[in-house]
Amino acid sequence: MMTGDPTPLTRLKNAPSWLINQAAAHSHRLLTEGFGAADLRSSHYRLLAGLAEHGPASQAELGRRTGIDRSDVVAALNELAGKSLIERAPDPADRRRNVITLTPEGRRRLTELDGVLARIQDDLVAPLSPAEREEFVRLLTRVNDHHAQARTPEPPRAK
Amino acid sequence: MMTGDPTPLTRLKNAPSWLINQAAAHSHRLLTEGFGAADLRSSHYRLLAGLAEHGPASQAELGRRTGIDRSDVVAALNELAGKSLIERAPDPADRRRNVITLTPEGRRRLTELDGVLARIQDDLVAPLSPAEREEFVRLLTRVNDHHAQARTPEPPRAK
DNA sequence: CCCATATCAGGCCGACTGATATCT
DNA sequence: CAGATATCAGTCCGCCTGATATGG
Repeated sequence: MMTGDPTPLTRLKNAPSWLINQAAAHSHRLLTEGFGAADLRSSHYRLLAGLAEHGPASQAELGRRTGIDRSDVVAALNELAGKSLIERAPDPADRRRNVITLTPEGRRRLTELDGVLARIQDDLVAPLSPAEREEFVRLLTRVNDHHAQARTPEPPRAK
Repeated sequence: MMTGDPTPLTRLKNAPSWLINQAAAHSHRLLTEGFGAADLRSSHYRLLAGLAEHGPASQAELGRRTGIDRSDVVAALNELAGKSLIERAPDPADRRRNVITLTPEGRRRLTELDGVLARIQDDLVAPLSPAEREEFVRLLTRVNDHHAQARTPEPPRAK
């Protein structure tokens, strides 16, 4: 049970790790509420967006595009298929694969969700001026790139 | 199973919610590794810090200080007690309570962990200049305060 | 009686791992 | 045979709820 809002711990109140985590919690709440109102979750949005942006794909490929774990992709796609937002069809060229395609309804739905997401972003950084929002994004990007790179020593050289 | 590092999704790559979440993931990894090397987790650190900064307390109070759920406080304190970093004693003045106290060993350990945390922060914002780090903290704080406040309409007026 | 406290049991979510079975 | 792929089963963590027992 939550207690309201925590922690005037002086050791933490200016620690980036703590602040980022708090921000992530707020962000997560906004995403859950926002997409929840559309009876979906943000991972569904990412999958739909991945399909829209790079075309039909296998489930594995889709997981890579969206950073969603292969195990979780299965379940999320089941849900999306249940809502007729995507279609799964065996790949005639490679029968191991399911090729996932966005349905027209899925594409329509994605457009709605783009709006939902935009509103969430606005809400999230509401207290920042436009210039500050840019700076915020810039700083976050730099931090993330640093660690992403640190975690990917040698990309396996071509495909 | 992770796939490396994801998502050149153009819809997301500049979305604060996404960037914050990525940053939180990196942060979480650093915290887990850092405190893991000391055979603890960051919640243990928060509990120890809460005790050091505001003195002995009941478990409920400690949960409030640190933003850790009351259910999880119990388990974490069990672990800390197992390592003799804290002591639980029934409060003679109020027998519902356990008063939690930092042991000398706990206090010593906390000092070590302060160092661990400092190194983690440094690592986390490594790519930012000192001025940028300040700005980063400032922006995060502003965002967090905004949402924390939005979530706490009326503090219950005195105690 | 009402409230706070401590605890237990457990749900839910997101991130993840390992083991298969199937196909190229 | 060595892959990649799709799926299932299941772990772990953090965050949370509800119920209960006890005491103020």
